[in-house]
Amino acid sequence: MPKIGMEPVRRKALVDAALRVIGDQGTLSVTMSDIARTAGVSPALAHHYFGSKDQLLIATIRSLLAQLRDDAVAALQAAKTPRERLSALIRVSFRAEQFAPETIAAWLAFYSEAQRSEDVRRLLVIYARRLRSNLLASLRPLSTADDAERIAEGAAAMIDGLYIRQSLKSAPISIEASIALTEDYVNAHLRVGDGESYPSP
Amino acid sequence: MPKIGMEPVRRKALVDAALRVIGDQGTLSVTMSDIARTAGVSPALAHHYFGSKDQLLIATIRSLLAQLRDDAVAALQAAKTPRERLSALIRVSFRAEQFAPETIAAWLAFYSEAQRSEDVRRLLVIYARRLRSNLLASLRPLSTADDAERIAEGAAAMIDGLYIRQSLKSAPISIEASIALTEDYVNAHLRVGDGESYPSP
DNA sequence: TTTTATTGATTGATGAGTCAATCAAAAATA
DNA sequence: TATTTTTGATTGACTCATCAATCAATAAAA
Repeated sequence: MPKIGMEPVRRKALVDAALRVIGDQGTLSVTMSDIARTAGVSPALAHHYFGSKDQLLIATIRSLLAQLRDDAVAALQAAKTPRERLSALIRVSFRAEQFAPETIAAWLAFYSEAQRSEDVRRLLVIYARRLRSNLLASLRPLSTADDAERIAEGAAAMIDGLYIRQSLKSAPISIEASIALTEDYVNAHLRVGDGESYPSP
Repeated sequence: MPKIGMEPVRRKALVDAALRVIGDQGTLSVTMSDIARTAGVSPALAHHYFGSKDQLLIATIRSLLAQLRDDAVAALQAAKTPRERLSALIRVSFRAEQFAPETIAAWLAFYSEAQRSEDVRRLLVIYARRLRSNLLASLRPLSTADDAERIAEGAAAMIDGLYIRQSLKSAPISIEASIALTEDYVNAHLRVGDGESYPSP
């Protein structure tokens, strides 16, 4: 069995497994055994490569964040105008995989963990800041600086809120409806803030 | 010591203690010992009255929900017009105590638990439904049925989103700013939806 | 042979839940 | 009223299960 150069392979497998198990169980209180079993290795090996459960968890969040960032970068590059970039950001936030119940459950678990772990908190703050600054950059050419701040804040809140509401799975909103709600929000506020006048229909 | 009629007193003390400990530690993974100590009794007594940790947790969420409902009822009674009731609902959601870090941490923990426990999920769904239907009732006299649904959905999401964003404690938004953002949202949409025409300033 | 990969077995800590025993108020009885 | 019985309140001590972390041993490359 022991082939050389297994470390990166195993690390990735364990991180992916961790995300899956956390998503399935909806908590960070999963056992190293669960994760290792899902990754197809022994619990001891997980400790060997990550040192501790905490480290593995941190690596898992990092990986989720990195993926999100890459998605955003790709989406932003494809968009040309500020307004298009704005829509791209909204769409990325509601990507199908992000909307999967397991992904939402995992995010929720991370948010909860952030109340205890400074490391986790710091990582999530990075996500929040990035979303905010991305939105802001797209909004600034479209409105006053003040309005841009407000709209970015509101849009970010709405995105996170639609997200968390999915987690209860009662009257789940579709991806399209979520996008539409957020788009409506920015549209309405860009219109209102636009030179203090309301365009006629 | 043993006076008669201690049961309701102890139950309340334990539920209150549970909420405090959960809020402080930001997780439901608190020990019965922690809770019991905070309530000033032995862990065995907590089991005696609640049977299991789960039961105590359920009772705790129930208590939080009941308090929230009472607040909403009181606020709604004080408001006369639909528009006033709408603002009252928004204000209640951002009440100072609801905005306290420990309360937010507790809510987050409950949401996370809802991924695992059907009982907890059911309770949180009740909260979500209530907020939605309260918003809807206030919105219906103010717009078309379709718009009312949309705005209620959006406002609820924004409220929850502003809430969860507080939990990261980076760039915390003030209560007033949160209320203002939500009010702006409903204002903008009530305006736009109002007979398909945009009023001039 | 040295290094890397891998695991089974073990340990130590923690925490939920149980239980038998104690204590004191209240109710019943003398 | 005084004494006994009953019952609710309460806990210390214990059990049992779980889990993170460790380690010594094995196997296969290099």
